[in-house]
Amino acid sequence: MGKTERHATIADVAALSGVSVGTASKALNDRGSLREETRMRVKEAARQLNFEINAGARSLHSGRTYTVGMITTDTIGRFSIPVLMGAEDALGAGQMSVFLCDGRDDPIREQYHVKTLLSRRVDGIIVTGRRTQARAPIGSALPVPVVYAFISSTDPDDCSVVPDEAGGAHKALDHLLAIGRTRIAHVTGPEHHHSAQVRAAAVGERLAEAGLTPAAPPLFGAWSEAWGRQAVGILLAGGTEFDAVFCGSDQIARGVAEALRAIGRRVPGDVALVGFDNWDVMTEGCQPSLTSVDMNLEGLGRAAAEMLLAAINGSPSPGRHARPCHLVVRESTSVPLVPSASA
Amino acid sequence: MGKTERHATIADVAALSGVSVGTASKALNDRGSLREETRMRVKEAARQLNFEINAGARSLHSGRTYTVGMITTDTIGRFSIPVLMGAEDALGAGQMSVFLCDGRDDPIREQYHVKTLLSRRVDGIIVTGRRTQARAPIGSALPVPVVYAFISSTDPDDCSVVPDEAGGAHKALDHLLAIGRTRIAHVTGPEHHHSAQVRAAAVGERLAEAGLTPAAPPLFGAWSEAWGRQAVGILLAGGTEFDAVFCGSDQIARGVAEALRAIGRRVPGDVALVGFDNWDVMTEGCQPSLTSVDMNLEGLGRAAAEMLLAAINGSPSPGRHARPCHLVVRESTSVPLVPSASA
DNA sequence: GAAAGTTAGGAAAACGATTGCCTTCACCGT
DNA sequence: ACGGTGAAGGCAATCGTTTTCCTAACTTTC
Repeated sequence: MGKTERHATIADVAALSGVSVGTASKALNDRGSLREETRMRVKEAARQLNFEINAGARSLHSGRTYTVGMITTDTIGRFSIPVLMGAEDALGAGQMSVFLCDGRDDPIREQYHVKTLLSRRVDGIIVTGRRTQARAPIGSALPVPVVYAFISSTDPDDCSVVPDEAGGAHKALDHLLAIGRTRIAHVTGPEHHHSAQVRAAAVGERLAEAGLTPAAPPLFGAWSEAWGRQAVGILLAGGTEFDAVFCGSDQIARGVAEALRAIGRRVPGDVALVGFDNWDVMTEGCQPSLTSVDMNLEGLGRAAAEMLLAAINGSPSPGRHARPCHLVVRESTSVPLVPSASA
Repeated sequence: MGKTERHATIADVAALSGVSVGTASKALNDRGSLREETRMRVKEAARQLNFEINAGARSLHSGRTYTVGMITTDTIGRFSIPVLMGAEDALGAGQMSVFLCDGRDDPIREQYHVKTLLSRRVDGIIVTGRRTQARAPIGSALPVPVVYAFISSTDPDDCSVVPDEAGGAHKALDHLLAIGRTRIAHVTGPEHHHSAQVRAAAVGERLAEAGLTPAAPPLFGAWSEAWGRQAVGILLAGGTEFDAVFCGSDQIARGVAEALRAIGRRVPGDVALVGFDNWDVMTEGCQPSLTSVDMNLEGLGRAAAEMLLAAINGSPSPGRHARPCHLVVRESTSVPLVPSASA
């Protein structure tokens, strides 16, 4: 692996090229007035010595570190990854590096991370997490801007970028209505879970607006395939008639799909199915492939990062910013309507 | 969000507590000889000013940044996350912060990241990636230690920490043999994929050692459920008799499980099934739940981080370090053997 | 050929913290 | 009264870079 050669300093470069440190600095940064020949000589020396500028020393002078912290409130998971990647992408374009901190749902650990980040003089902080529920701010009057992504802050003056989950649910419903479904059930996650609440409420709203009543009251359970399978049993046991199920997650939807297949109801022929999250593993693994609501988490992360950059440059965008979801239509809703029964 | 109060410096603290900067530094670091009263006064002033030490300035003096870089060669994914988390965990315990860099399979981008990290004077670098195949080193004679995790370096002198995939496959086979299966098929990923090759070779080995021949030659395909489903069709079409399938991934295994169920073969009664990766979403979603090989990626990440820390402290561990996989037994292999047919 | 203007590059003061050395002072024993 | 001893804390160099002056040497120009 090497572990050779110590880091060259600008003084080494200056010495090798026979100029003063100040001049070397100017040469490398294309600043000041120097002969072209000198500039090249210095640059060549730098190249030769493998000179990499000491960013820490530079920051000392400029006050900027071109570094941001990213804190996940809970563990890094399926939802934080795309957010994180989107942010990393947008920040990388702005030459910024990212400190990744995993909060592990532990407030002490989180505060420790905040302190560390401040100590490292990050230019800003992005906070993200597994669920969209608002959370207490990570600190008050912090010396750097903070943007909450996916998750949001309870302080309305904080900048939060969140998916418009209700809007996403509306789109799912509109789609189901458009393909002629009228007996629509909703199977989702735990009742206390913010996303489950929001989406269920949105479903109720849209159905009411369409002059319909739900096929059944929303079924709250777990975010799992097992619950999806179980929920079908509950619907059947209750004698509910339904020609569509909108699920709070793709995993639930997949469970529903399997249970329906097991009892011989065809998807989408008899029952149209829509999931939420647009998680490829589920939408593709599901038979038939699953129509789903996409929260565009990567775009959300990118947007959050861009807002952070703007805030760092003096133009904060306080408040809660909801970003639209979109529907990705696949086989599970591909049939407009089937009269009765056909192969 | 605040964006208030500029950062206090040690000079502010010194001024507020009426001592010199040097003394303030000693007080805060419990160094030098100071009256207890003075020490407390300084610490109180620091608290009052929300003083957070400027880590960059400190590093300037100490030469250590307590920072490491983590580069994913490809995109951050299902395999890099646990590695990353394990590493973050181990490094956090050593007070180190992690720079996350996403290589996106782009060598240029990767080299840019290496440069940036060196410029930020990281104490070390961890390289990881989606696949276990060896890759070219990220640089030669770098001034800091590098550890490859999951992925490995083609340079045998580099330190690489990898899962013992062959060993994992052996464990899967041993388990299947132990529950009395003798007609074992292997369905796995693309033939050119390193993991697929290694695991398939290991299967062949173990079967030979047991004096058995494979139920069929290894079936190479994609890392998907669809391929798993399709593979069952191929086995049947070929007239292959088999009482167990060992799959190269949990996704493939799940596809196999579904296809078997569709044609009425019971798992594990008629066919025992073992996956690879121990990915909860698949092992739990699968019916029945799936026995799988766990590469313990988080532990691997932790181990890599510990080796990096050791290397930073002057005790490198060059070479390739294979870490054992272990088998997690679930329902898909829970029945020792079923004579013929029963509910 | 001298005054003025340009140019190239050097010297040194930051930036924020650490640390080795030095000074000051109090206290001690003789 | 005086030197010795320790403790407390100040001073200044240092880390690597940037940037603001400043100086010396050329060019112009009349």
